[in-house]
Amino acid sequence: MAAETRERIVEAADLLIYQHGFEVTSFADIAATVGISRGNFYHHFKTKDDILDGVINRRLANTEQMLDRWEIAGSDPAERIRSFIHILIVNGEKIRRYGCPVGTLSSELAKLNHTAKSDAAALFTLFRSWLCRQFERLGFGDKSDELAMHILGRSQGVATLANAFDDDRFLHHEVELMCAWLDDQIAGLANKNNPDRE
Amino acid sequence: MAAETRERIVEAADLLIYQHGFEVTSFADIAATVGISRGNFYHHFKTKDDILDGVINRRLANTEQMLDRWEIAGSDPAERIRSFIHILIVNGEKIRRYGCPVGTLSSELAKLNHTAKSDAAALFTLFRSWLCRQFERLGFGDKSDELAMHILGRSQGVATLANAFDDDRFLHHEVELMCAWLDDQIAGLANKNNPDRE
DNA sequence: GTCTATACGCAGATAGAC
DNA sequence: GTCTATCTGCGTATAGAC
Repeated sequence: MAAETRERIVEAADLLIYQHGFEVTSFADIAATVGISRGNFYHHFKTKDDILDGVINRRLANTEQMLDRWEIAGSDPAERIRSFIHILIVNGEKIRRYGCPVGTLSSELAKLNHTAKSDAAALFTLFRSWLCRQFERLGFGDKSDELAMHILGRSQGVATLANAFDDDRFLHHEVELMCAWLDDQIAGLANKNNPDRE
Repeated sequence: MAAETRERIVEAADLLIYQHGFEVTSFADIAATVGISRGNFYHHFKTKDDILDGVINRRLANTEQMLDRWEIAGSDPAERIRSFIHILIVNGEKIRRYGCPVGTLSSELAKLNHTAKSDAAALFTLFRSWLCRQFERLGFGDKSDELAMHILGRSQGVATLANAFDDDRFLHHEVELMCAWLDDQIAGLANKNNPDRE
């Protein structure tokens, strides 16, 4: 039961922090969502920062699970990368409302000069390393990390603008562009390895 | 003198909001920076939201001035667009610390469900329209707005990741990619209008 | 483990002297 | 116009009963 309440707190905090930001989310907000008293909180977490820690760890675990699923579901690296690109559409509604959970948390913690900023960056690193691995398998070698960062950045920009303008068409169009970019990269690589045509 | 103090308040608030966020920045912080008492505040602004209004208007005016300068300094539209791309480098240090002032404010206000969110989006629109105009002059016609949004999004993504990873090399590399993308777009357009070579 | 009661500080905001 | 003093509410955090 103890662990269960703890889980419910972290889950509620995760959602509230995503929707409204870390600083703005208060114990009272979380308590009201979970349905417990504020006092009860401190039996599970010493400080607010502890809750943030719990939330980030939860996100890390969930992200790893998602990447594992993509790893299994995708028949080849290119398809797996397309899985990544398409979360922009899958989570489109939330993104248009609240932005990307990773990017917005990272930005807020940077401004707060919060010690957990590096933990939030670890969330990005999870995606980055996974993407890098996919590009390596496609044969991009040393360029793989650059390509991973490129597509990670593209998706961040799309999320920010889709949120600012609440623009679904833009989001879809940019997803198409990112997929086209991926195809171009792969075609360019094939040309390089087998240059019978200029 | 009255107007002068008001200006100093808005200027200080602008910087503090950029560095630490809107919600976190308190009257006490701003007052301490400007060197006035908290009480004096309310002679110039009725509420905290009024200060935010002042800050956004200040940013709008400053941005317009910057775009005008680029308009004059750039000899052709492509060079002007490159001026836009290069703010990522010019403001690189600040961006790595605090992110993009426009994107991070917009994201925060979205999460706060703040009425001024649309005003912050107007800052994006300023860049968007200006970029769109440059692409139109280059002859991109109906595609101009899409291209403007694309490059605006790219720069947002670069800012977010450069901030998250505090990575200057990534920032520079992506600026090069954006410039190369621009050249490709222009070359593609020329090819389309004059297809003597496939 | 969960609750109520409470401490303490700082937030935004107001009143009124100078 | 600028100040000090003060109000009120909410934030995190603690103490201790059940």
